[in-house]
Amino acid sequence: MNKESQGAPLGIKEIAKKANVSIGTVDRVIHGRPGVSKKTKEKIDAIINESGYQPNLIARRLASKKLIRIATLTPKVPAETAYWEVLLNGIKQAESEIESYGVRVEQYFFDQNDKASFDAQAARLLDSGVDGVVLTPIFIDESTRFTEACKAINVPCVFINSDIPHVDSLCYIGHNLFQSGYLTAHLVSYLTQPNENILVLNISKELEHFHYTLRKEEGFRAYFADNGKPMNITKADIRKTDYESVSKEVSKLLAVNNDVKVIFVTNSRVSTVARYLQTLGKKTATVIGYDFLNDNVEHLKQGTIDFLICQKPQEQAHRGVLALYQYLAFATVPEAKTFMPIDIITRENYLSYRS
Amino acid sequence: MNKESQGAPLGIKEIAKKANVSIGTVDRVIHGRPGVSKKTKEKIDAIINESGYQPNLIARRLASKKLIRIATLTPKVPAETAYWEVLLNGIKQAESEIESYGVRVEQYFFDQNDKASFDAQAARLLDSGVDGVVLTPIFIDESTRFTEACKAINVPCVFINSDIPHVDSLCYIGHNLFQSGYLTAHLVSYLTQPNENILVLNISKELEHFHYTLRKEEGFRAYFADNGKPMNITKADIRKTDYESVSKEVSKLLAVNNDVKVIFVTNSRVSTVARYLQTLGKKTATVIGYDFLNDNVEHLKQGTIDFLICQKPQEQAHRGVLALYQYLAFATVPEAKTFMPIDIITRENYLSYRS
DNA sequence: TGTATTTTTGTGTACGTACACAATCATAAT
DNA sequence: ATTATGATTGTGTACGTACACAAAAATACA
Repeated sequence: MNKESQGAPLGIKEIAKKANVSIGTVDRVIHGRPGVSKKTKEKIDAIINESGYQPNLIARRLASKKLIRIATLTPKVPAETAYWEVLLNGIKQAESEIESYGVRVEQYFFDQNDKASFDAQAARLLDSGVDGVVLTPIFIDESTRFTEACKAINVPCVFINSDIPHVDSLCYIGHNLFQSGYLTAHLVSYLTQPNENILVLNISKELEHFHYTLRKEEGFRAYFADNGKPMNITKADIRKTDYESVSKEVSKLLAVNNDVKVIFVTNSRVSTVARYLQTLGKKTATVIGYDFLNDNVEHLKQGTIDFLICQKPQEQAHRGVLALYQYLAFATVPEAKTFMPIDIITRENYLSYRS
Repeated sequence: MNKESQGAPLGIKEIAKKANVSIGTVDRVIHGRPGVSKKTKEKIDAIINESGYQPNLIARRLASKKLIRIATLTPKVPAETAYWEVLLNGIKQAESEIESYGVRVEQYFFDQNDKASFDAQAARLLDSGVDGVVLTPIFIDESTRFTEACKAINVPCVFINSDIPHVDSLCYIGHNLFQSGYLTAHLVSYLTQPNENILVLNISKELEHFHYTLRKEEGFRAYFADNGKPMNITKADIRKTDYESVSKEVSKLLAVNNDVKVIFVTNSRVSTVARYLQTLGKKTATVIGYDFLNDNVEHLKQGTIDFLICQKPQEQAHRGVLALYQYLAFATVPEAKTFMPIDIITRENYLSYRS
C-alpha cells in the first residue's frame, strides 16, 4: 500500500526479486497458469496483494500478439430509414482509427423487422470467437439472451442507440430514453390543458423492439403522473411502416379521438405521419418526433413537424467502438452510461444544428 | 497505400529494410533529428509516405521513458459554492486511473473572484513545463491568452465546465451553454405571455467570467427572437454574492419591475435568490437555476426553486483528464465538443437523479 | 598521402510483459 | 544408488520504438 504511493509502480520484475523467484514464475501466478508450487504461489500472491501491483497494460498489449476482434451487430442498410447509415459511419470511423493497434472490427447485420435474423447473426457472431461486441439491442429478449450468452464466455457488450436496463452491459451510449420522454412531456404540458387528447404513436413492424419507444413513453407518462396533470393519452402501435398503412391507421385514430392536440411519434418515422397530416390540410395538432433525418427536417421546415428530438447516431457508434477497444486493450472501464444530449430542434434552429 | 490495406501495418523495421538503412536512421528521419544526409532522408521520406506508415503509439509510449505531466487549473476549494469540489473529485478519480502509466497530474488553483490569481497560477503552470492542461476557462480574456500561450509552445488545453468559442482548445467537455439557455427559454415560453417580465440574474463577483452565463443568456434570448415572441427581459448583474447583497439587489429589482413572472439565475447561486424570495412569503415567479447542489436541491424540495438545470461536473473533469491523457499518450484526438446532457430537475424527479 | 574532424550510419540495450523452451529439482520406480 | 518421470523454476527472445553509443564513411587539413 505504501509502496505504490511512492510513485514507482513496481512490476513483475520487482515482485520476482522480492519473492526470490524468476519473472517467469511470477508471470504464471499472475495469469493463473499451472506449474507453480502452492508455497511459492502463496508467497507471490502475498507480495502482489500488499504491493498493490498493477500490470502495465501498455506493455502487456505490446507483448501480446493477440489480435483484438470487435464485432458490431446492427440493422442492415439500406433500411426504411436512413438512420442506420449514419450510425455505420461512426463504426467505420472508429475502425480506421484503431486498426493499426491490432484491432479488427467485424460487422454483422440483421433485419430490423425480423427477430429471427437477429438470432441467426448473433449465433454466427458468438461462434466467431470475437473479444467484444457493440450492438443496437433493439429486440429486448433476443438481445438480453445474447448479452447473457456473451457474459458467460466473458465477452463484453456495449449497447448503443437504446439501452436495456438491468442487463449487464459494459456500458451504454445513447439517449436517456426515459428522460427524453419526460422532457417531451414537459414541453407538451405547456401546450395542453388537463385531460386533453394526446396521441402516442409507436410505428414499428416488430413489437419487440418497442422498448426503444417504450422507455420514452414511460418517461412521457411519468411526467404527467409526477406533476398531477391527468392527460388523455391514447397510445397506438402501428405495425406496418409503409405510408399507406400508417396513413390509414392515423386516419382511423383521428376519427375516434377527436380534437387531438399533440401527436408524439416515438421514433424517426414521424415524417410518414407528417406526410399524411399534410394531406389533411389545416394542421391542428402539434407533431413531435425523433431524429435529424432529411425527411424529418424537410417536414420541420414546412411546419408539418413541430419538434424533432435529436441524438447523434454517428457519435454514438464511434464512441461505442472506441470504448470497447479501450476496455479490451487497457481495461479502461468506461462510464456506465453516456447520455447524448437531448437536443430539441425546431423550425427556427434546425439550420444551426450539426448532427 | 495498398500496403496498409493488406492488414500488416509496416513498422520502422520494414521501412529500414526497404531503404537499405538501419532502423536508427529511420528513427532519425521520423523524429526530424539531425545527422541524416539529404539523399537518404528523401529516400526514407518517400517510403514513409507511400506506405502510409503509422507509428505504433503503444510501443512508442512504452519505449519512451518520458513522464507525461498533466496540469489542472481550476477554482480553489473551499469556495462559496460546493460546485468545484465535485469537479475535483473527477480529477482525482482520473488521476488514480492513469498514474501507473507514467502520468502525473498536477493541480493548480486560482481564486474565482480574482483574475490576477488566475494569471499568476497560469504563469506558474506555464513555467512548470507540463505537457497538457485541463482548465475551467471562466475568465475569457485571461483564459484565451493563456490558451494561446500554451498553443505557442505546443501544450494542448482541454476546456471543461465552460467553453470559449473560437479559441483553439483540444476539446471542450461540458454543457452546451447556448442550448441550455435556449431550452430554458423554450420552457419559459410556455409559462409566459408575450411581453411579460422576465428577470435574468447573473450573480458573480467577476464580471469577466460571465461568459459562462452570457452564452446561456444568448441562447435564452435567441429562443424568443427565433420564435417571434417578444419578452420583457431585464438582465441584472449582481456583483456581490453574499446573501445580504443579493437580497438587497433582488429586492430593488422586484420593486422596479413589478409582476415578474420568471426569475432565471444563470448559475448555481440560485439558492441565494430562493432564500430571499422565501422571506417574501407568497411565491409569484417561477425560479430557474443551475446545478444539483445541496442548497439548491433543498429549495427545490421546498418549492422555492422550480427547475434546476443540471450537469455532471465530476464526469466532466474525469473525462477531461482522460481525454487529454489519451491524446498525449496515443494521439487519440477527442471529440471536439462533448456536451453533457441538459437535465432538467424538478421537485418531482430530483429523487431519482444521480448527479 | 596520412591524420584529424565532421558527418552519417549502424548496433545494442531498454521499456514491461508474454510465452516457448531449457534447466533444475523432487519424487518414485528400479 | 541410479534412472526415469513429472513438477517446478529459470532463461531467452520477442513486441515496436527510443536513444545512447560505437562504427564507418566522407570531408577537411596538414
